[in-house]
Amino acid sequence: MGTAPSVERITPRSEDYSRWYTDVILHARLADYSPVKGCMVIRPNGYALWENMQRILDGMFKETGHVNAYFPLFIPESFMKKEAEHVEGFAPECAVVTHGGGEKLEEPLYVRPTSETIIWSMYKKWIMSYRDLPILINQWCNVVRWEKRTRLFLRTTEFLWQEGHTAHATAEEAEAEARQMLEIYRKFVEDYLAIPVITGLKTESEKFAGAIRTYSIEAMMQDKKALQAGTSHYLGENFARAFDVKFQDKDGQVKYVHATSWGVSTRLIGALVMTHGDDNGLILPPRIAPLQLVIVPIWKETNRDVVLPFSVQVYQQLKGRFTVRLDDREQYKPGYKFAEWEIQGVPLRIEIGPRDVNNQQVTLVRRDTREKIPCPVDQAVEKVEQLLEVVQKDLFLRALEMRRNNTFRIDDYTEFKEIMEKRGGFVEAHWCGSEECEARVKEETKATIRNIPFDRQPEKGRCIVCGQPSEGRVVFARAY
RNA sequence: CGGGGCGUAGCGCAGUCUGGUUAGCGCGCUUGCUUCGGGAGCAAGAGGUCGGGAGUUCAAAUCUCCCCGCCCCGACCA
Repeated sequence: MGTAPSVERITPRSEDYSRWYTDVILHARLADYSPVKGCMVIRPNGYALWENMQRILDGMFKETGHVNAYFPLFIPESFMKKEAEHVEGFAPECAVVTHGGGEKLEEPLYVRPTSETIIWSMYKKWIMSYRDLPILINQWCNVVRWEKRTRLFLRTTEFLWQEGHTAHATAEEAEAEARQMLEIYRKFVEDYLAIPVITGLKTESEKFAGAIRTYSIEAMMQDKKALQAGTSHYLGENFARAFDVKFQDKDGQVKYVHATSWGVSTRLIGALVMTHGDDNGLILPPRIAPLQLVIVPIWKETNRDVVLPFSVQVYQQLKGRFTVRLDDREQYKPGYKFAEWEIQGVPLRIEIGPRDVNNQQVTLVRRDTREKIPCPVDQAVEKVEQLLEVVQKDLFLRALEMRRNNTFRIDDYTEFKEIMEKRGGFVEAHWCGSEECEARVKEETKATIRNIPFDRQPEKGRCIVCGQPSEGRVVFARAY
């Protein structure tokens, strides 16, 4: 009974979901706890996932005209204080540097929790005329938010993300930008991460500190809790006014610039784990998996000379078309290797033993269903390609079905509370639009309004709390 | 910031209540041989400031005090 560190027992989801989550991340070697409280080390397996996300998203940003830049980690305290709501929202969770070079600083420097302020201080220098607009800048960086309670990937003191900051001549254009970026996030998360999301508008109390409107994509995890997977904000003139960023328009008028910002973070890795993983470990969608398939040869001393060359030949066929590895390590038996690759979520495995060689075939094994599929060796490339697509699609459909089975349309508050208490999930209910009702629901059920879906049907109803008229349903859930 | 738990070999733990030989077990690691279609077997090895400090005692992993760290659960948040 071998139990290498990577293949120890994972706590089953039914026993302790939160423990399971941590176990999967540790055993799949995505991350490890660091010597610094609340921080984590992203290990090569986790970082490779992030690199894939970066590559794909970055391509999508570039296609829509965005360019990358880099702004400083440190932000003068006075900048942070310029936008009233922004200060209030972020001040409590900021790390502040008071000393440098052995001396007390004249002005403390905030470690960025987000970069609106320092970026807009620069935009002031760069924007004079409507001809300077729009500015479409993105940066990939780390940010620090001093959270009271941290969880690997979901909420750590320091995390990696991308933040887009754009400047526009008109409100309409900025609004369109914010919506466009949210749509890019939706497409990326659904098409690549195979995680279905609900796109919509955040309520006043849930929006970003300093925004006019915040949009989000919301996903359901396997424990039926919601996870905000990405956000996009229309910031209006708030930061332009705070930093005095004006331009002269075509009509000769001097106007304030309209802003947006938008971001996704390494939290997406947590979403991936909690959407697709099972009791055997991680399950990665093929389109984001750093390693799409692994070949495990199965030999005895007597037939090693037959199995291994055959495996190498299969490997040669596949490499270049897929990310593939031949696991010819001597010190582990096949069963051990199967378990290890499963924990790490590799979508497809190819087993090649003496029987396969005799039949000129390979045995394909899906990670998600663990189904074994024999395939003639000369059709391996096509079959692998096809299976990877099927797995990608099936993961999305399974997650979608999970969400459908746990989404309820409720019109009675007692029933609402019972669902939140007893089984969890998303509840679509009418809401009058008042912060009081929203706060009461949160107080009594711990559920918040995740967002007001873009695609909701107009429907006359009554607020589930106060009975006042409502024009449509919003999505309630307990959230991470 | 409140509540709970933990800190003994790389990892997981026992030993602590009731102080007493060279501080144990499982896994992993090293070497050798045999194995290999779902987490291999045998043999021989290496590996320890018992989280830190102070105290009590003939004697402390064990009792007392202080400190540090981490994890989990609640109020705030990508």
